Amino acid sequence: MNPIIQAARREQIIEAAIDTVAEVGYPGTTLARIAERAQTSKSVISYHFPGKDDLLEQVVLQIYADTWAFMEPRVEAETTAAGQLGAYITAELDYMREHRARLLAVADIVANHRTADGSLRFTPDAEGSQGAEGLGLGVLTDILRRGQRAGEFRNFDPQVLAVTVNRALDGALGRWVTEPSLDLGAYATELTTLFDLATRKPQKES
Amino acid sequence: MNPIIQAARREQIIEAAIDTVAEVGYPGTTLARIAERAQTSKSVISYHFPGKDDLLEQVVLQIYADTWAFMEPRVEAETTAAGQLGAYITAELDYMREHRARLLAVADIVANHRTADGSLRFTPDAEGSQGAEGLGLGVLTDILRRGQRAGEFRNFDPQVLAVTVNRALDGALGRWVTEPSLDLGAYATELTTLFDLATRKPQKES
DNA sequence: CTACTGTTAGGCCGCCTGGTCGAAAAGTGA
DNA sequence: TCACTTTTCGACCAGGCGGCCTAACAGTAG
Repeated sequence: MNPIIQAARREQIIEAAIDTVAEVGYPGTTLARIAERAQTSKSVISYHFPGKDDLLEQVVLQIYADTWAFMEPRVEAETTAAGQLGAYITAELDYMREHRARLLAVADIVANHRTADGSLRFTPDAEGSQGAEGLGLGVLTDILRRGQRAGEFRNFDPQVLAVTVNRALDGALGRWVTEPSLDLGAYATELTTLFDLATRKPQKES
Repeated sequence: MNPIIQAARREQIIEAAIDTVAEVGYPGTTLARIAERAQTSKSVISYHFPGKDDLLEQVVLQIYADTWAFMEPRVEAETTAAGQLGAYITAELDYMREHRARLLAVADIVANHRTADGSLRFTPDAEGSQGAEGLGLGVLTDILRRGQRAGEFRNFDPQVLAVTVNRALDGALGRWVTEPSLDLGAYATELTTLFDLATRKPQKES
């Protein structure tokens, strides 16, 4: 009945689930471990969530929303498509620096979570990002398409490039995990110039 | 005693493991399912392999070796670093077209397989690719470094670019899975020009 | 045929999984 | 204080897991 306690508990459990996935990986994530980290019992999780699958889905949706809430103003602040692309890359890496476990968890869940019939529940490499707007491929593809229409960008396949940018950011996360001393700021400028060169229209007639 | 039967059985089991991982994912891969697909019993797997972990490790090592055996001559045939980079991308996508399950399985295992202490057993995003030479980041990094030394490439971080190329190829696989009609040949040329533009030295003094 | 070795099958084990249940606890309003 | 609802707890369940064991099988050499 008390919605405040409800929300707080759910938040606590979600946070525990994030840390668990980030630490032991998707296959090692069990209700018992999540409960232990949240300092409760499995039953509490079962009381607040219909099941493990739903919990992990909530984790993904919340992280998507949080991440995009952080990134959106920085992307929207840019006027050019090239600026938006750079802002997208830098913003995600900035968010990553402060929320390593979140992005680690979301990547792990998205890559592994499946429905009962065996197909992946989240397939972010397709056109429509279901559910959580932003942070799917949709936003990125839109930026790229807009840049092409505006004549800023050369003629590439926007979906290929969107997937590649997303994977590049995942790669940064992966390397950061195995090499914690990695300079994410430098990584951001590396990727920004990389994709700037890859998208920019070759200088010809004005 | 009979090494032919031994090798054949091992091969058969490894193949069944590949298909299983590719179909149901790493968390859904069990000895029972692998045995079922190989039309044997779990005991046979236990007889020929020390355990599930070792089996999956063999899967990764063999696929690494096979893939690189396919790619190496095509990469070595090129003389310029840019040519080698393009050949690397195209060759892996060509291999992918004929061996979808293999690359799917290796990606899944590498991303999820952990040692007893909880750390990832394969961490291909680091400098040294342990065990299997080729197909790690090492070869790619070498190509990029050589291109820089030869003056073909601009001054980027070779490791960042190597990780990005590898992830880009993973992204192609991911999209191909959700969209089987995807034209991998077109994807190859997209990625080749993308990374050509990203690595090429800007034209200035000769 | 016998004796032996390498291989297979299926039942079995302890363990852990996600999830449920009834009862106890904590909170709430009169 | 009381009655009532919401929340927590630990025990418990059926099922699946990786792995093991024993007995039977197939070859082969003598």
